[in-house]
Amino acid sequence: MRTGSCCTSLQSAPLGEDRATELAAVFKALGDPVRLRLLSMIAAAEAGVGVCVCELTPAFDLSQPTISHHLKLLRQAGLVDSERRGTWVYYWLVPETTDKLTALLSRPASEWARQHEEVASS
Amino acid sequence: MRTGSCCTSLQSAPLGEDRATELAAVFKALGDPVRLRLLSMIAAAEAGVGVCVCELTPAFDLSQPTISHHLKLLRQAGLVDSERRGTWVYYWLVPETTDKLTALLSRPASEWARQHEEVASS
DNA sequence: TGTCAATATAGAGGTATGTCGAAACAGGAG
DNA sequence: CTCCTGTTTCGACATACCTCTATATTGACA
Repeated sequence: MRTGSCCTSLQSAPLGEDRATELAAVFKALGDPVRLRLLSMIAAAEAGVGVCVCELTPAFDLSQPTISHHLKLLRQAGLVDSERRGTWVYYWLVPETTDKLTALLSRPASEWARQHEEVASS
Repeated sequence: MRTGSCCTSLQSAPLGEDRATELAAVFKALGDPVRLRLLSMIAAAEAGVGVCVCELTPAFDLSQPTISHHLKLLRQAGLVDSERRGTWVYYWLVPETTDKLTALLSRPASEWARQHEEVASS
């Protein structure tokens, strides 16, 4: 059984400096409760439709510029993208980015099974 | 086809404040290139064996206390655990924690397929 | 017991981050 | 054209974070 795709999965590689920096930037964007909630609200929308900022802002006890700032960080991290439609701005998920993280964090099935053996026998 | 486990997946929930805070803390721990590399080195070891700190420290151009500090943060985030064996301290991965993140970031297969349709048709 | 090697903790300094209010920008409506 | 609403940008402040040096702790060994 293969261990996964070409260039990912945590334990298959020592994870070079450059790639680590790149991935850490994305994780850093997720490392804030407000941004995580924003992302979940955006991800919960129909794919490709997008969520209006005017729906996101009132869900928090934060000023509107603060929400805008967090959305900007999510966009810079490549986790979401946005577009202006008339008066409002809509945000939607970029699943390719979350997929990269999933690929990194997921263990190959063989490793996963082995780990469960180890845990069970301890 | 089921959509996954009981309480996770980004788009299925608005992701309550408490859970967001909890998960954000783990992502924050991953939001540093040094810690990501440390985690990958630890994860690359045989499951249950653990990696000696004495192997991790020389891989970086950082002082020994700095590496120790990062390892502490990884441990506090629940990503790794450690144990002293004689003179040395060994760290190993806690796969349950990375699994939680994977579950959060992974979309249910049905959503995933729908997203690919959307992308393909745009 | 005393010494040495491996890690961890404490404290400090510089930088980044989260938040705000004020102001700028963009579109729609009168 | 002018006003109004939704959104972003700017400047500032408090706090958190990364890194260091110095020191403490832990265990092995003579």
